[in-house]
Amino acid sequence: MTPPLPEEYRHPPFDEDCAPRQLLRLLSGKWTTMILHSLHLLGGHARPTQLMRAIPGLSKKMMTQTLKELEQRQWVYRDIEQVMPPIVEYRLTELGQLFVEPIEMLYQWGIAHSEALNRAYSSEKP
Amino acid sequence: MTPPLPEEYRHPPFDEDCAPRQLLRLLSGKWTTMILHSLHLLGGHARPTQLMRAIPGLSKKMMTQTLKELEQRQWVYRDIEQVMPPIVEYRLTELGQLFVEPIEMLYQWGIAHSEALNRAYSSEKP
DNA sequence: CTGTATCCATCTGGATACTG
DNA sequence: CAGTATCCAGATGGATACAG
Repeated sequence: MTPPLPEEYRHPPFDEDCAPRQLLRLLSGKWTTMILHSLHLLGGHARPTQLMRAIPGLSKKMMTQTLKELEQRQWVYRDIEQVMPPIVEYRLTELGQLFVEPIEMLYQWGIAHSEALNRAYSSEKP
Repeated sequence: MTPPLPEEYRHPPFDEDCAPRQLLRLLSGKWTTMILHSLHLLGGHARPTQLMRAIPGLSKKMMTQTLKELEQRQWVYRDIEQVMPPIVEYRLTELGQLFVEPIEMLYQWGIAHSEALNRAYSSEKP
């Protein structure tokens, strides 16, 4: 009769590259989730100026940089009409829409627990 | 007959301090979610050495620092027995258990979509 | 309107050595 | 075993000015 494994060994340790860690990395940018969430709310597509207006505090630089990353991941598609001035629109891809799922879960939880969050927030500030 | 508001104005903008943003800030540390998730898996309490073994890559410094933050937020309670060497145990508080919820949601989503995450990961590395 | 290029302050977190 | 103190490199991101 072997004794049961210590509790801590019943679950595999967190591999450096395990799925949850990857997810956290992918969502870790300061503006990543907000941009994706906004695109989602705006029907899956938006123009840069629209995003700037929708997300207070977002700078042009960080928006461009974040969107470029998302484009490389193929989470968004950049639709450009080469006129002057150019007309650009960013669209969530199918892959992007997939990763919007966990983001929306987070946002909804946050809204549902805004009271606890506000308490946490006020005691953090000082 | 007033025309409908443009899509982007149907939803309130993201206030700097809106609940979802606060949640993201609270979970943003590199090790925060992993430590909370581990505490949860380990039954809500663990000793420092246990956590170090459970989370590859975590340094003593970052563990201590993160746990101290969590203690200040009252997400964990530090139980210390003043002997030599000291016996310390960290326990999730009720508040901490509340915030474990969204973390577990994220982790579960990550595990369920590990295939997509691995694809995303391999194309990021280069 | 959209995107680029610099410059620069700050934050993050890892390595190491040391104390009780 | 648990925690602290330094030091330091690299990432992060904001401000500003410029270009197509």
